[in-house]
Amino acid sequence: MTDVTSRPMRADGRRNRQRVLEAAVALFADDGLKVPIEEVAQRAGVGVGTVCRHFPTKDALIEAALTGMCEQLLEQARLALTDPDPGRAFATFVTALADFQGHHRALAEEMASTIDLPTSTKQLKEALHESVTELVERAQQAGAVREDIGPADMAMLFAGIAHAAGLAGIDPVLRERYLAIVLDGLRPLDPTALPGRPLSFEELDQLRRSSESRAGIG
Amino acid sequence: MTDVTSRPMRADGRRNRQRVLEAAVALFADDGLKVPIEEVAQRAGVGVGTVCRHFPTKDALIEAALTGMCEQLLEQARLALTDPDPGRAFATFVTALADFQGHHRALAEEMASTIDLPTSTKQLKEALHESVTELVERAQQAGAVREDIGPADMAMLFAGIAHAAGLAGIDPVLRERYLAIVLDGLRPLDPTALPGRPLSFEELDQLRRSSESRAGIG
DNA sequence: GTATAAATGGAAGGGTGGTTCCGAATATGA
DNA sequence: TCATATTCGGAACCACCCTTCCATTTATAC
Repeated sequence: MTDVTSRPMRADGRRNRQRVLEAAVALFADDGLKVPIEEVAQRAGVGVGTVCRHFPTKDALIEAALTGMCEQLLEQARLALTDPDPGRAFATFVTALADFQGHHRALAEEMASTIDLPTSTKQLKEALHESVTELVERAQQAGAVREDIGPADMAMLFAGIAHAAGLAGIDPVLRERYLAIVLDGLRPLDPTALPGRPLSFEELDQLRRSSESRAGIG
Repeated sequence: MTDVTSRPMRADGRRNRQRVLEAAVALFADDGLKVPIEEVAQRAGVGVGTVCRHFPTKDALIEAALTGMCEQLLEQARLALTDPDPGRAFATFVTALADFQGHHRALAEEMASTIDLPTSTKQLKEALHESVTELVERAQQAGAVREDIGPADMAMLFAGIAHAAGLAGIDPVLRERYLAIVLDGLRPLDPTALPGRPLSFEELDQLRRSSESRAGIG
């Protein structure tokens, strides 16, 4: 419950808060979440004290920065949902996600890790989760995505994509190929084209021995 | 060139070095590379001084721990190469890799990041790289893996797999499904089953507008 | 058993980076 | 313009952790 009686923030305070947030977003995007507060302050043209006044802890700053990104992401998910072709909607969103993450290392890191920021981002994430689930389920019903995956898989896949996007950095070619592989892998199963079943190393060893003895040694 | 004239390490020294290394491997596997040296020392039942005597820097300790893992991995790659079925060999190794990484967070972290440890692991990595390349190329020649990927893609894919394996942690079900998706995505392209082309958001917006106006508003 | 060199443990040193604090500067409302 | 509360800056503080150092202990050779 915010104190409604308190007067609005002073103009310079508001302005500086915004500058700090923008600096944080930019630096987090480029260098990840481990940039020192000092650097954020410097980029924003303020002192560390000012940063810590507006965001009392570093986590608070990170959360604020990520919230903005999640909002954009949610928007994109909802936009994608307006596509009448569910398969295409799904592919569009996943592509956008990868692209987005390629340019926002911080987001990639956060999605890719298991840290969950507490409190305020929570409902945002829930909304995002909901939209994504809908994208997936629609695509599955339309026969565009394999049936055997669920939300948990999507989370992991997205984390993987996030991570790969972060690794591929600016190189869109690699990122697109990774995406293509994952998207292809997500297509409905084609029972006529089964890949070789992986062997256990015991089986393989056995196989190797027999082929060696067949070849002879002398 | 090691100084051959120097007498062999004292027995207790050798023993402690080994204990430290084992402690490090175990802790890195469970908690990642950021565990404090202090903890490693404690687990090994020695003082920090002893750890730092055997591994003068933390990087040295990390490197020593990872080297062992890479050796195992290389062994698995070479073993897989003995499989006469190239597609299956590939799948076997990738599966083993994911499995391995699921139990070795440190390895996952290292492969998943861009840190490259200097010096001694280098040739090991080269050997590993060579074997993997061979696995991939053979599988491609056998028509079991799509043609449009190269070593750089494999590195990224493996990093993604590593990462996902780390996330999925102990849960083998999720890990296996992720793996299945990636492996399916790596199969040769089936031109008859193209997924919907992702749309740009401009295109999508246009589409949405037209469908809205078609539906009417009042 | 003794001498000697190696190994040990943990306290001290040093660097990094987040958080707190307060005198100085500044916006706001009268 | 003036009074006042808010905000600013950055030095000081603190916590964490890697590394170094040395007095003490212990293995090994004779």
